[in-house]
Amino acid sequence: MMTEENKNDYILEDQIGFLMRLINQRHANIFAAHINESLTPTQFSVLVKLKQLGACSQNLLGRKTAVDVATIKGVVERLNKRGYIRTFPDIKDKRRILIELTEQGLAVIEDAIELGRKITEETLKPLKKSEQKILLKYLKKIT
Amino acid sequence: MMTEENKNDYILEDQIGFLMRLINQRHANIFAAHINESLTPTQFSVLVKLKQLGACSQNLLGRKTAVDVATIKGVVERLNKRGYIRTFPDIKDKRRILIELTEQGLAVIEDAIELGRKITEETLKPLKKSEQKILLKYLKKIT
DNA sequence: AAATATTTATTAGTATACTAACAATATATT
DNA sequence: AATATATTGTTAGTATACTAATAAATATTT
Repeated sequence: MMTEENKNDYILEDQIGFLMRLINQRHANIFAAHINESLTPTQFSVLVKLKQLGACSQNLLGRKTAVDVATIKGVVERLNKRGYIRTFPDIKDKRRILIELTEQGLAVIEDAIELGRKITEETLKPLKKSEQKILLKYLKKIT
Repeated sequence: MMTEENKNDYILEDQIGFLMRLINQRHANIFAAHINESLTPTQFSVLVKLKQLGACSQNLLGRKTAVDVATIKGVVERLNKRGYIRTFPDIKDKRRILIELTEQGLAVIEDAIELGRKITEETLKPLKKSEQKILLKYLKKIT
C-alpha cells in the first residue's frame, strides 16, 4: 500500500528530464559566451556535420544532426541567408536540394570548432577528467 | 603545433551538448508515450512545483521551475485555458498574479506524477541502478 | 518626501522542435 | 507498364526558450 510519505517523495530536481533542462540552459549560456559569430548550437551542429559530410541533401543533413525535416528547413534557410552555405538542385534526384559549405562557412565553422572544444571543457569543468569520461559513457547509453 | 589529425578529431557525437539534445529527444518521446493528459514536460514541471508550493506568483513559479518570465506567461495561459490552474490578483502586491491548482489540475498532476516515475525509470533503463545514481550525481554537478 | 533601483508582468521578435497533411519524385511490386 | 510504396521537401499549427524593450508597482536610498 502507498503511504503518505511515498506519495510526496517526487523530487522534481532529481528527475533526469528536469536536470537535463537545467544543464541545457547552462550549456547554452556557455555556448553563447564563447561563440563569436552568433551561431546557435543547432546551427553549429549542422555546419560541423556539413564540413564532415561534404555536399549532401537537406534531408540527410537533418538525419545526421538529429534535426527533423520541418526544423532543418529553417536552419538551412538562415545559414543560407548569412552566406555560410549554398544550395543547388540534385540533377540525379529532383526531389533533393543539395547543400554545401561556402568558403566563409568553412572558415566560420573551423574557428567555431576550436571554441567548441572550450565549450565542452567548460561545461564539464565541475567534474574530474575521470568523472567526465564516465558521464559521457553513461549519457551515450541513454541516447 | 597542431597536426592534421588534431584538427579533424572533433567528434560531434562525443560532445556533451549534442548528446544532451539526443537524450532530450528520447526523453520527450518516452514522456509523450506515458502522459495521457497531453502535458508537455514543461507544463508537467510547472504543475508539480505548483502543487508543492501552493499559490504563488507567476514569477516565482517560473524561477522555481527554471522557466523564464517570457515563457512562463504562455505556459500559465495554456494551463489556465485548460482549467488546470486559476489566477487571481495579489492584494498585497498589485504587480503580482497569483496562481494555484484547480481541483482538476491537482487530480491531473497527481496521476501524472505516478507516470513521471515510470518516465524517469524508462529513460534510465539502459543503465544499472548503481550507474543511474552516479549519472544523476554527476549531472547535478554540472547543473 | 523625492529620486533611484528593483521586481513583476507584458509584448515583439527570433530560433528551435515537433506533428500532421500535402505534393512531387523515385523506387519497388505486380 | 501500371500500381503501390517510400522518400524528400514544404506548409501550417502548437509549444518551448530566449533577448530586449516597456510599463507598473514596490522597495531602497538619499
